[in-house]
Amino acid sequence: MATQGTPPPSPPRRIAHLDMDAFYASVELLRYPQLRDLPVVVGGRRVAAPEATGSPAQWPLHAFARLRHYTGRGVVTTASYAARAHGVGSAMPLMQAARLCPDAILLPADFDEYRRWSRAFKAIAQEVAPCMEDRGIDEVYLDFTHVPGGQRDGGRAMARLIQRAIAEQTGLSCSLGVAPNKLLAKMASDMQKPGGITVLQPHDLRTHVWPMPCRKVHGIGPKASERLQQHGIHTIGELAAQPLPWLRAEFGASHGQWLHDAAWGRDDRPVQTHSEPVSMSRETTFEEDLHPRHHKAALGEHLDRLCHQLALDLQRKGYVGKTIGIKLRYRNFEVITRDQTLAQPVAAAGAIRHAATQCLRRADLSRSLRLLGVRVANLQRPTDAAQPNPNLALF
DNA sequence: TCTGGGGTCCTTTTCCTT
DNA sequence: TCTGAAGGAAAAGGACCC
Repeated sequence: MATQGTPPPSPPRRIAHLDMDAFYASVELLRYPQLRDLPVVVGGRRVAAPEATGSPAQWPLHAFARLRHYTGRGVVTTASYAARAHGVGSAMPLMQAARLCPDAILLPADFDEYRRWSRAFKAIAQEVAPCMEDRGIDEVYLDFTHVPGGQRDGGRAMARLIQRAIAEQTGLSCSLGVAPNKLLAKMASDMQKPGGITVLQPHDLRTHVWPMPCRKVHGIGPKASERLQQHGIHTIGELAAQPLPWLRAEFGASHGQWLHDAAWGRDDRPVQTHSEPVSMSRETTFEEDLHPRHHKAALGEHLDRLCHQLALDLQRKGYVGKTIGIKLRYRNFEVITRDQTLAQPVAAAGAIRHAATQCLRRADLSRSLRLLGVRVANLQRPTDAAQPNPNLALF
């Protein structure tokens, strides 16, 4: 029956952001229960293997490598909360972390294992709230809006349900934020870590969001934060107080508008349940810097290996790509990229290497390199692609 | 003091064509 | 043949995220 009145009001959006707590380190603590409550740092490349045999869970503490013995390059991937108490944090150089907490246990990252646990916690969350957006290995957005019970207590009841299910079925801890949109949900999930649930309502903006530093906004990084501070803008509230025309003039129309919207908690992006990859890449930092002229063979081997890995990645995931690129990081950390778009998409290691070599010819090869990377972009499904070029298929 | 690897997205610059 | 404008695509760089 047609009604003459207004349609029934749609329920308020309840968007949740779920963030696993110290994900990699927590997975390692489940594998090695004897490390519980000890400072554990995940990272580094060639960590000495534990000098023990038998079931890893039975290894004595002394069998694990200590951070103080680490000598290579690299940064901390994740630190357990016990390690964070010593000031160790993600992205910190391992040598610096070693000074802060020399006795920390150092474990190599095992991404295959983390991906297994990642799939597990996502499946549990999705069973409760099917509308899920994958945001990387340790976080997701969920849309509770139309899930039965999703509106109860502002979304808190459903968040608690998911948090408890993940804890019971995996032993892992997570934090959730529920808000009217993704921007606020993301901020909310970070407010009470670890193990917290934070529900933000529109009227909480002034009291809970505006006092926070601008850097807490997802999308305001160190550079934007620094620029804002130069204008005396330190908190999200101070950002919200800036006139829109000034922001647009100062930061560009698009970015200025976005800063203004973000400060006012406005964000209407939907929870995206599907996405296609844009590019795939492989890169490696050398143990010691390599000079293109003096270490030609070694660089060639690195390039070969990267191209082969990339070809395997593409084939495993079922993609071909038209644009091939390289990335070089020089000793002074300067980064350059060169890329080339081919007539036909490719996925074979030989074809990637051929194009990458062409790109290398256009780069400055008179200086020592710290890192070499290879990238394939412009990805397509092979069925979408034009008929493969038989000449390229030979590689 | 030393700074990883895998991504996305945006802006600016360069190059090509008309 | 030269020149410049305009527009689009590709290339390059940079900020940001996990």
